[in-house]
Amino acid sequence: MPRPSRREHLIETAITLFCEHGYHATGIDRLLETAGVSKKTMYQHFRSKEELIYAALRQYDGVFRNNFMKAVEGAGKTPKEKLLAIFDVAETWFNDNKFFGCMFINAISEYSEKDSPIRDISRQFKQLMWNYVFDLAKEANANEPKKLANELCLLLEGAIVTAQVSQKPEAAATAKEIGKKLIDSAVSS
Amino acid sequence: MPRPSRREHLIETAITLFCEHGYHATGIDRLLETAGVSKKTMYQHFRSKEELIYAALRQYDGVFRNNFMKAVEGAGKTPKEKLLAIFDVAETWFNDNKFFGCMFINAISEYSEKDSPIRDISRQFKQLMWNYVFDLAKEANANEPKKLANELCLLLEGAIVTAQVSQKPEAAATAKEIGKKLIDSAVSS
DNA sequence: ATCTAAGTAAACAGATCGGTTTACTTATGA
DNA sequence: TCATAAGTAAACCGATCTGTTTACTTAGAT
Repeated sequence: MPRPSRREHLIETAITLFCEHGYHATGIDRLLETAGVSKKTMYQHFRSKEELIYAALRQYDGVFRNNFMKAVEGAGKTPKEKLLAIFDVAETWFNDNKFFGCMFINAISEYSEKDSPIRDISRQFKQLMWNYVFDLAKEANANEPKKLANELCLLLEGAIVTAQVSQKPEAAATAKEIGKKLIDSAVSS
Repeated sequence: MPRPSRREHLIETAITLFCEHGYHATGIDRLLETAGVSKKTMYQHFRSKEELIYAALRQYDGVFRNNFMKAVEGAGKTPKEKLLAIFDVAETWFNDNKFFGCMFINAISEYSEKDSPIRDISRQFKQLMWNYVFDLAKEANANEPKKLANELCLLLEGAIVTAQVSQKPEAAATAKEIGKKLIDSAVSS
């Protein structure tokens, strides 16, 4: 693995700190000290803190979805199994000791302005996740793939927040059980 | 209605601003200007900003749950109907133009330290909401009231976050439909 | 070898942060 | 009526915020 560029390294550090401590609470100085990068270097890679936030969210968007999809594909053979595997993948995510909820939900809770680019990126992420679930639902020949995707995504959000707030990773299993019923009744296997 | 005390007024203002803009992003100066209260007065009612946050969360905890329960009681006669009404009440909440998600979820996303009092208050709120749903589930003679409460609370969280992030208040209806199936199969009516 | 691009450390700037203090004003109850 | 409690406005404090600048150091390619 080649040594990451300053840019990549800053983004990685930003993701870590924004996830754990939030966006406003993470100061540039602290971030730079953690990354071991000088201020000047950062500001010639990013125009502002906001731009670094955008970059971090976009990077995390790509990496997270990629990892998530790979894990789901590896955990189930049929589309139906993959739909269910979503919740198993979620559970291992929740059990990571660096789990602090969904970075995008957290972002929106700090930036509520309706036209904020941060909001847009976060909504986009959720939309792309929904698209993935929708595709799986179609592959599984679900009666109403849109409806099933809505339902499973809502269950996933519920599990994420429950795991985050109430420190109960087993929320994933609760969601999975409900999901199984919905999948079974939507997919005549 | 008597004129509210400075303390109450500050807490009300704090709730409004913390909900919309978050905790770190809401500065004391801005809050005081909005409330029309001097700094000295605030600091002889609250030792610090953190204490004001605690007070705001505790106040909101009481008011929100009270309003929520009243709305649910008014929207359904039987315990079973009340369980379903949870999602109708949620939907009207989501459609409020001052809806910015759940204040406690948002709080935890900014204060992730495991022993933070802010975290404790937020978890407590979720626990009390769970207790209420659990009581309704018992009244409805559900097979496994604990399980049903877990499920319905998870659905509610999912609806809240979906409404917040994706700006879809209709997430409440999605959750309600799933909830109805779970209630029906748990309650032999 | 040397020029250049990219890095560092650190001082600096102006704004804002949470919080304290001072001096003055208002209300209220004995 | 007058003491007291509670309020305001505003100056002030040190720390921290985002962002800029200066002066110096490296690393690489020609």
